[in-house]
Amino acid sequence: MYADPWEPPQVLVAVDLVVFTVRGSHLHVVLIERGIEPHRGALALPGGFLRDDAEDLLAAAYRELAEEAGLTARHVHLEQLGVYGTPGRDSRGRVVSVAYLAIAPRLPEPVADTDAAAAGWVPAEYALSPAARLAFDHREILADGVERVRSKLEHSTLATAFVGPTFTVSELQSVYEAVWGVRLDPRNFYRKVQGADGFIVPAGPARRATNGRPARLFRAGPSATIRPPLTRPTGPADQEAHA
Amino acid sequence: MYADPWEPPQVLVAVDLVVFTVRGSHLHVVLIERGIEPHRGALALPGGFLRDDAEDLLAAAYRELAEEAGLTARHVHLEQLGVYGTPGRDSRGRVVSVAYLAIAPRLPEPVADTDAAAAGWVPAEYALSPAARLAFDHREILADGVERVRSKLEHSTLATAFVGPTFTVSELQSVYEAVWGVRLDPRNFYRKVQGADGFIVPAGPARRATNGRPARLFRAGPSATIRPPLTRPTGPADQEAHA
DNA sequence: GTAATAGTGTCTATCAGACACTATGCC
DNA sequence: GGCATAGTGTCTGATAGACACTATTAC
Repeated sequence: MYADPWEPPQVLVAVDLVVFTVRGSHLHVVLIERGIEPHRGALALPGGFLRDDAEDLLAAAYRELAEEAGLTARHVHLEQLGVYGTPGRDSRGRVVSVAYLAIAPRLPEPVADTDAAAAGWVPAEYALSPAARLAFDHREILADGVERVRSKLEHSTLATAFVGPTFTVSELQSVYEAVWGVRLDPRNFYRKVQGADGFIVPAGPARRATNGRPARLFRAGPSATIRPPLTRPTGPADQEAHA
Repeated sequence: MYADPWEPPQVLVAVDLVVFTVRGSHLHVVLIERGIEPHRGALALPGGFLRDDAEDLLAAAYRELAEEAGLTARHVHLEQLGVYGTPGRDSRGRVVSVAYLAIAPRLPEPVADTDAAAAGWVPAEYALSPAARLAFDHREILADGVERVRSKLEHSTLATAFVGPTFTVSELQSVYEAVWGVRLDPRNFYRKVQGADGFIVPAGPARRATNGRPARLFRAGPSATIRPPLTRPTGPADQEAHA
């Protein structure tokens, strides 16, 4: 390995972000309208090239999160999603893009930046529809991100990244319902979540009465995984080959 | 995005492979002994730089699989594992490595190539131990690969990639036992696997009698996922933060 | 009081794990 | 027959989903 006499090719490395949140009862993703070519005017995931040779990939992701999506690192979950490096995916040359999955709590509104004509939360379902016309291969990246987050809700505690530092069980339930696109029984959800060891832990007494009885507050627990997993309601059995 | 006036930095892109198989009753990984600097003489994952600007990442992975691990694409499962791009991880400059996870059936013995002084199947447990002294950040990549394959055995049909085109239930069981490092009850495993829709389908009548009663042969079924999942025996609850 | 949401209890069909038992090969 | 592995049946405790019921707030 690494022994060939020729000089290996140099490529450009970009970082793209799939930033999710739950608004209302739907999963939303940050899209920007591209202000420059290529794909000027099309919708795209926020992202950009590595700033310099010394910048770490994760650091670049945090930087783009702030610059392009207007989100500070506070309380934003970031994890690597995958690499997209098909030749020809970017007309400017060989670009390998490292995609990151970001989960933001409900709160903030993203803001447009220098080269992004506009930035905003778009329903993921719409963003994946043909009507949205995403730039580059961003539709594929987004689809992978949606599948990742749906899957991780089953056996990890990722859902807590969608809510604030403290939250009620029904807030957590609305995350599952939005991401999975299903309705869940509140009573069974409550028991399930309570029974999963280390998923959520009590955080102070109840408050936040809106309509009915005030709900207890919880914080994310120490576990990263849920055992046994929370299974999403069974759709038709899938027939895909493994990728 | 993509709008800054400066020229973004060019980086080298490498592809590294975590190639697993099951031999005897243990998970093995292909390691080579590096024939050149840096890390000459150390053990490393097979891999190498992108050949040219037009080479697809997956194609490069298949090429390295053949060149460095001596495995042809026939029946080898390949999927992306992650990107490793920390500055300084390679002394030759900024190198971003795309790691691929490969699963090979039991059969072949890997062969050394040009720049690899030796290649061979090494027990994964030993390769992860401090005694093995892997080059670069390959220990971390390998650890991620092990965790990935352990996890995917639970809810995907990946285990069938470890065995030949046709296999017996007990062969499949030995894959689970080797990867998870546990013993499973053959009777319950049999029922579980049979009950998972689309996991395995009958392939011809029984044969292959070695000691006792000949076992039926099966092929991999159409499903990519197992519902309900095969849960690995519970160890102590994990306490990691999600990555 | 009514309305609305939070939280608990209970029932039932199903499932995971333990393990007895039968089946079918080799010697 | 003896031995070994393949495959089936059955029992039991736990669990998922359905849903009745109680608790606590706002009005």
